[in-house]
Amino acid sequence: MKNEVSDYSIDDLKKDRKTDWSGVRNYQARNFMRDDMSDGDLAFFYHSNVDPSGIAGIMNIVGTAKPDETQFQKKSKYFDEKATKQNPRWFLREVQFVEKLPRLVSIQELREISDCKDMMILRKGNRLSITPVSEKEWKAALKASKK
DNA sequence: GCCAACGTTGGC
DNA sequence: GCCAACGTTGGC
Repeated sequence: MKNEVSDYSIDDLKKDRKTDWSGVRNYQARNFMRDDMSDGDLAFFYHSNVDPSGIAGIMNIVGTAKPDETQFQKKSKYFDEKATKQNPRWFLREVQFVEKLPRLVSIQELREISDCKDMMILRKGNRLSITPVSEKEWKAALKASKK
């Protein structure tokens, strides 16, 4: 799960312990988040738009997918006039802080790990903020953070 | 700050 | 329903 550091970082989550992962406004990313996650799943917190960008920490998915309330808030930059309470368009997950990695695993490093080379986040032109990670990829990336 | 990639919008 | 124009993302 990717976020701009200047907006919200792993350190913010460490402080807050829990947060709603709101503001996802891409259908594919929404589907991954709404349909392919389960209560208790682990997720990487990826820092984007920073030097270096990469995996900064681990979090825990809490509960089920819920409507993202910002879609109903006229003043929010995430407001969506076509979304209704009866038929919400955008969803979020609550996430809980698990740990900050001992060391950030940068995108350059990820590209060099053979077990991670197929990660969706590494694909050229990828802009999805939520992407799946396989068990193999998870283990290899985590191992790299402990080197 | 540049720009490739790609999602979205809207005229037709 | 096509597709040009436009906007956004995010690595570099």
